[in-house]
Amino acid sequence: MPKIGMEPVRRKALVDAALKAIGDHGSLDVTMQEIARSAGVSAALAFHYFGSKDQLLLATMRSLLRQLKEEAIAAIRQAETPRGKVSALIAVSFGAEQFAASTVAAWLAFYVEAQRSEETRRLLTVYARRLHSNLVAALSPLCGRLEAQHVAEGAAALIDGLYIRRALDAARLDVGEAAALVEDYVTLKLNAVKPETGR
Amino acid sequence: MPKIGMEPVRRKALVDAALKAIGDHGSLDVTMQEIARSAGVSAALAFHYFGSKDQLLLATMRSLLRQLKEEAIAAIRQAETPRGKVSALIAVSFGAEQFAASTVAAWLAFYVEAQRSEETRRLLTVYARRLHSNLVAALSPLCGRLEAQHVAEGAAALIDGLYIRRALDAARLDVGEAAALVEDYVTLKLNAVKPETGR
DNA sequence: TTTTTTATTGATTGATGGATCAATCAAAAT
DNA sequence: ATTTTGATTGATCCATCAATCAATAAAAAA
Repeated sequence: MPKIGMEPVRRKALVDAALKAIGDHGSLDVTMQEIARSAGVSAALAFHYFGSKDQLLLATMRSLLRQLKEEAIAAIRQAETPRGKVSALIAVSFGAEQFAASTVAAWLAFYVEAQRSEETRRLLTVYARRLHSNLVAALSPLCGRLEAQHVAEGAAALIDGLYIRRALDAARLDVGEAAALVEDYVTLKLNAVKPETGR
Repeated sequence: MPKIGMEPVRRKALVDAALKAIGDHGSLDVTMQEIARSAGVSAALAFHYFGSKDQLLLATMRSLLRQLKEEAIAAIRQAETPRGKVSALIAVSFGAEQFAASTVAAWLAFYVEAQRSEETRRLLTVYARRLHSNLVAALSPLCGRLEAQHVAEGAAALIDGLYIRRALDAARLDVGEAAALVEDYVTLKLNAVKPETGR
């Protein structure tokens, strides 16, 4: 059985399995046993490749962030107008995968972990900053840099808040509804400054 | 030592100690040992009065919710105008105690627990519904019931989102700034419907 | 062919922590 | 004075789980 070049394959399988387990449980209270089993290998192999549970969890988080980053880049590229870029960023946050109940639950669990783990906190901060600067970049041409900072702040908070509500009761919060709420906020703020630039 | 009528005293001490421990750790990963020690009793006594760790944690949550409820009631009573009531509700959410880093961390931890514990989820849902209905009640005279529902939805999400940002980096998010952001949202929404009713 | 390297796991360890229990002590009731 | 009840804890049990390790097997290199 032992074929060569298994490392990247196993790493990916383990990271994916970890994400699934975390999503299912809705917390980081998952055993290496469960993760490894789900990836089709022994727990010992997970330790062999990642060294510790913490490292596997961090790798899982990085994977989630990388995916989000790539989606954001693609979304921005496709949009033509600044206003379109803003909508694209919002759409990514509420995309099918990102807004899936299990993904949202995983995010929440990582936020709690951030209270304890320096590196987790750092990664989450990076994500927050990226979303913010992406929003500001798209908003600035519409209302000036200063106002863009404020609108971005509000939009980001709104997105995070809707994630929480999603985590609490996935059934009651519609995806489209959530996205519309943020869109409405942005439109409203833009109209307040430059009435002709809005929707 | 064994004086009679200790039960309520111990219960309160344990609940307070649990809240403190959870806030300090930023998660529910606290031992009964630590909680009991902080309350000045043995771990065995904590089990004697609460039966299990889960029950102690639920009692802790109920305590937090009761406090929030009372603050909200008092705030609404003191305010004269509907608009004032809305502001009062927002102010409560960002009150010194509620918005303290450790309290926010505890809330976050409970949200994660809600993925696993039915009763925790129920309690959080009750809280969410109460905030919502309080907001709607205050907003309805200003913009009609239907619009009030929407504004309340947005305001609640905004509050939750600002809590998360607070949890991630308590230093960078000012309390006044957070409250102002929500106020601004409400004012903006009200102006959009009935321009003469706003700030 | 022999040696080395990579892949892999079962078995084991060590620590942690929730939960139980028997025993103690003092106040209150009889 | 004796019994009962509430308060309290140290010691202990038991399950879980992260982490380690020695052993095995096959591919690749020498």
